[in-house]
Amino acid sequence: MAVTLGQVARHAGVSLATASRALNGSARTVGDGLAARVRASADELGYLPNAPAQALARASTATIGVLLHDIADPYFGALAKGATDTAADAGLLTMVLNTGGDPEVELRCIRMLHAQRVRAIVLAGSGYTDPGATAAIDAALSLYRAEGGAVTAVSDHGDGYDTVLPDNRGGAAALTRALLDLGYRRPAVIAGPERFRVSAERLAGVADALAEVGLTMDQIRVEEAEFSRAGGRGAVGRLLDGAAGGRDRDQGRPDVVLALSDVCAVGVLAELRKRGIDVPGGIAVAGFDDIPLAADLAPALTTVRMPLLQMGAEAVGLALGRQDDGPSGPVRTLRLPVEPMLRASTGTP
Amino acid sequence: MAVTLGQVARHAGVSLATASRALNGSARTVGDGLAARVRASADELGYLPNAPAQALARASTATIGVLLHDIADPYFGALAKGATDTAADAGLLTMVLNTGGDPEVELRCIRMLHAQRVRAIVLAGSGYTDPGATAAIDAALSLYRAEGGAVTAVSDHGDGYDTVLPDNRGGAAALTRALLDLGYRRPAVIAGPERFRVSAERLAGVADALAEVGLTMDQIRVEEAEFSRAGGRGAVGRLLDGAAGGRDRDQGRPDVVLALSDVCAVGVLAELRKRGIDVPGGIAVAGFDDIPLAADLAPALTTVRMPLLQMGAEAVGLALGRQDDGPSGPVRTLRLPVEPMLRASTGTP
DNA sequence: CAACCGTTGGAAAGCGCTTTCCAGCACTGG
DNA sequence: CCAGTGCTGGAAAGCGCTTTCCAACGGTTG
Repeated sequence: MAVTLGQVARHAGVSLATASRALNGSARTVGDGLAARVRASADELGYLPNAPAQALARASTATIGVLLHDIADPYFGALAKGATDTAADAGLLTMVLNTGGDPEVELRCIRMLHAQRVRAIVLAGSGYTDPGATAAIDAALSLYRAEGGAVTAVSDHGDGYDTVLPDNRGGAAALTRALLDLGYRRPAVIAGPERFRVSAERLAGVADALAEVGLTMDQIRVEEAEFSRAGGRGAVGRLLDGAAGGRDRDQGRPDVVLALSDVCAVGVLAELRKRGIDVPGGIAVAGFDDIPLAADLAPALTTVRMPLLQMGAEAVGLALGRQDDGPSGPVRTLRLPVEPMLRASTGTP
Repeated sequence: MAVTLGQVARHAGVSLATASRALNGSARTVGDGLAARVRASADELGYLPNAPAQALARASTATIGVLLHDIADPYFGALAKGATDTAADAGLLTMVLNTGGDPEVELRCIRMLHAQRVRAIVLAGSGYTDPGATAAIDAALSLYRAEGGAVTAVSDHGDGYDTVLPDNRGGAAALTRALLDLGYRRPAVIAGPERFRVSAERLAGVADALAEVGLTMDQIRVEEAEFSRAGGRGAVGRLLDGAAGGRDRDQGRPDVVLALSDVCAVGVLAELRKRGIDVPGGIAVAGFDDIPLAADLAPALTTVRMPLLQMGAEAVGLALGRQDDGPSGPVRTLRLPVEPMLRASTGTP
């Protein structure tokens, strides 16, 4: 059915080899006249190379894979945008796979991408605390790398991987410091799920800043929540209900809720609105990530700006660099600064 | 480097054919004993099938392609989520390509996906008013379909394509009607770019509803804006500046701005906030799409709910159905109802 | 018991391309 | 004038699979 290179070659009256060299790029060059004739034939017949066949013959595809929790999540959406655009600029196609943050699914996805012989795999939001999950994934990845695949991680996935590393800990510390400077003294934290490393990193940053004013994590409430709107709603609910039970209502109630991801913070805002608690008057709220709509929420969300597009782009960049360097080059870590953004949800400074 | 089927076959002491049949699914069955031996060898050696080679031999891949404007846009993000998850459930991988809404880019993307021999192409936000652009794209698509590819569109892309068709026109009419019912009488519209068909559909819906109360489109201001926050900001700026120039400030100023996409509405809200105009007190605002965060904006955005996840999922479903039906089956159009969501940005009803 | 089945395993022919290797050619320089 | 040199084009050998064929075999049937 499809037009093959062979048909183009016959139509142009040249050999298969010549047609291949003329059309699909090769070290060898083809005489001008012949090349033009081949191209003309290809156009006339509407030839489109068969990418799987090329991949087989070349032992290399023009695709990369991106693993993330959920493409509809604005955090990962921005990351994916940066990655896909950079890949497209390099002439590569991108397969996007949702893992739902489940290491088992991630493992299966890695195997699929390996089977596809993608050139590179970008891991976003990988990095689990469970050693078993990590081990299985690392094993699959090292098989993949042994065959020439490049792997890069966005945020820490472990040593040995080229990594784009936003300063989660430093950012959390800076944000916390800023909140303390604003006068908040009874912070509560909504942390990400313990199974993700990034949760601990951000929590550590909060602890760093608290320590500077003589506070410890024991003295504040920490609730865990999934990285989702619903997770944030539930967590702040537990926070408030727990607080109300304990002692005097205003005493136990935090004066600022620090949600360590913006999507959670969105849920926090929604729940507080539903309960009729003013933000920031009653309780202030801060998030983390600076997803695109953070500044447009009600009220505008104080958060930590992550350079999401850049992170996605650099992750692909690192992978492409690895292709050139070969697998034995030094592991690269690209540290990216982050910046607290103070907005209305924590009151005007 | 990589473990091949041949190695597995040798290790298990069977032929290539048997190994293939045992491992990678086939009409033919293999004796239980042999099959087990082959699977054991495959596990032991860590065999992963070479997908490009399979694709070549089978003349069919396990991938689909999704074309959209911008994966970071929440509208397309949700669509993509529905599509990728449905594809994954069917054992398919998804390539996501950003076209930026540019027909030229879209054309190149279609060719790339065709070259990849993806099973299906989902077009989201395609559908241009420029006949030239449409013709080129249709030509590329019909070549693709001639070789067995399935194409489905989300929103109208033209006849002859399986289509998931949300009721853009009806939704716009229903929303407009609702605004009129709330008492708004000087609506202004921020329409999408004329080059997209969907813009005209939604505009037509607005006209439908206006006609019911004896208004025509001539009597209201319509500004065009890109589907983006910046587009919305600019458009509402032009709207207000133009209005102020003409006549009495409150006379010329609209009482409600109907942005025909939520991302534009976000920009509208931002610009009005910056100008110190209260929403909905000074001017009410409505959007379209009901992107995930629409209800969390400041103020919560009145809009038209589109079943985005479902749309993405159904689009893939239609494509898979087409695979089974063959190219000559009847063209399917799946009409999906939409629903106005009245929220704070247009005042409490 | 011979002719005939339905099964199951293997040999081998591709799938559409890339890339080695070789042949032919027109030039150089000694 | 001929061996040597650089190019260019073509023949053919794969790349790792799937899938026809074909052969062998145990089991029916008349």
